[in-house]
Amino acid sequence: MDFQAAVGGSPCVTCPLRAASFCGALLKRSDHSQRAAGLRTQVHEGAPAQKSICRRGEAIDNVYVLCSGWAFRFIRLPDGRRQILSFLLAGDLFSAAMVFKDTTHFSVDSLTAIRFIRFNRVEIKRAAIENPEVLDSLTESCLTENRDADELTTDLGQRNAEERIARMILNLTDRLEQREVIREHRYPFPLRQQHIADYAGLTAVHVGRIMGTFRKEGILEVSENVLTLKDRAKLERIAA
Amino acid sequence: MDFQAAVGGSPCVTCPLRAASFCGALLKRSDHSQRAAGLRTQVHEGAPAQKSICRRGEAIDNVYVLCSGWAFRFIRLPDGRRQILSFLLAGDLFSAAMVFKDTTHFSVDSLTAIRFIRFNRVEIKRAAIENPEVLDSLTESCLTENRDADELTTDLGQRNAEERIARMILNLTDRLEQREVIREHRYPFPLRQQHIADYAGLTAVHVGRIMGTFRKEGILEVSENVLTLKDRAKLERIAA
DNA sequence: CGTTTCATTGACGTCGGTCAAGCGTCGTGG
DNA sequence: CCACGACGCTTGACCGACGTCAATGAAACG
Repeated sequence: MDFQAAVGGSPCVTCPLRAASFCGALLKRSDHSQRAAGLRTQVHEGAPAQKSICRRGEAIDNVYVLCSGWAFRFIRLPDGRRQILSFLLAGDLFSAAMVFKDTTHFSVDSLTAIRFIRFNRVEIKRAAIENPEVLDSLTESCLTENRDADELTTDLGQRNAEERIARMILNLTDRLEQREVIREHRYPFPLRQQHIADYAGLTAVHVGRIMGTFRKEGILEVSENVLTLKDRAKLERIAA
Repeated sequence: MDFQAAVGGSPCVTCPLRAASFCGALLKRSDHSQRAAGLRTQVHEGAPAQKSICRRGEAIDNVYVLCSGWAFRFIRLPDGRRQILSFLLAGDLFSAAMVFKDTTHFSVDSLTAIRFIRFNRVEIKRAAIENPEVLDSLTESCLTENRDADELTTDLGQRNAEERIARMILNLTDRLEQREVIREHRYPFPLRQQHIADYAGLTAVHVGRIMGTFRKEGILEVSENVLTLKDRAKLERIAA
């Protein structure tokens, strides 16, 4: 296991931060302007797949931004049930809440092997106060999180299994398109059916059934951790 | 209909803003310090029950704070389904999103007759930048909204009908307790079963059944728009 | 090569939805 | 004063979407 050696403490060379997110304002800057903004203590790190990155209620004084790989935010209930709140892709700030509070109401696990940056919370906070551009992108993040959460709430409260899964896949597809990782309607898809189930409020078995019908109807296919979207129009019609 | 005359343009005399919310920092100030913060154009208004206060996607340059009565935030789907995202009580900022964007992703309807204040968005925004106390309470609101949305998501995704309704009622009870409007475990409860249903992702009929079992088990009772909480411990056990 | 993980499928069970009837409480108007 | 309809709550019969349990097989892995 020389994973730690491979992705351990070495700096992140190519952060694929093309997304117009929090990082747009913060990380596309040169090292010089980052330092000018008072962001001296970035720490670049890596983690293997299926690892807990941070846990609900634990005090941390870092703000996390994902550089590569997939992760997800979730809440676990005492009896083991798990609600996945969002999937995190390269360039995503884990949550704007991390900038303003030292504990979070959610946990984050890696899905694939990931690389991420930790900023010092206090420094980011100061940078936000001193630099309107940073504050803007931060409030933007926060508002987007709010809107996304309200939309997921609506999906879970009002839509059936087909609609929820269709919308989840379209959501991921759109976000990956912005990151330019889609080739020929195919993209890496590391989710197990259990992840989809925990996001959509279903069981893995039922997710399997729905994915089966999608496959039979020539809408999409998942194999070898790659999703092929064959008929986006039909999927959009289902998502309504 | 002299409603307009009764609650029309006259200023709000007793804003019951004891909640530690956005208003804590903003509205408990004296008129003088509000003016000092640049908040010249507050408009106090009223609306009868069941009225649309603002609509998804419409441009508005005001920030709304509820002074009295009940309202709710919701998203309506094209086919008429409605997801209620939150209930608004006296002292609540409709949403922090209103401060930073001129359109919202949700609509707001009054539930009872209400009174509310409109602030000028640009002025609030400026006040937030100039006054750290205001900015703090604003980010606090935003984070609370985020956490509440994630918790509702978890309720809808992972919990059954009984649990959802129990948690909704406990949530409302706690918030009304902070506002000191509860007397002898009784408080005004203007919700129809359809509202509860649209919040909890259920049908009104099924909500009626659950409320029936709660009544038969001596947990709570609703009549004449008043809720009587008879056995909070039992309700908490159901909410798990 | 055993072991584990995951997707698939079938049989069956249940939670919550649908449809519909009955009933009490309003508010309105004759 | 009563008649009327609108509205909301309750209840029952029935149905369907989704969950549960279990078996099978393919792929991943040490």
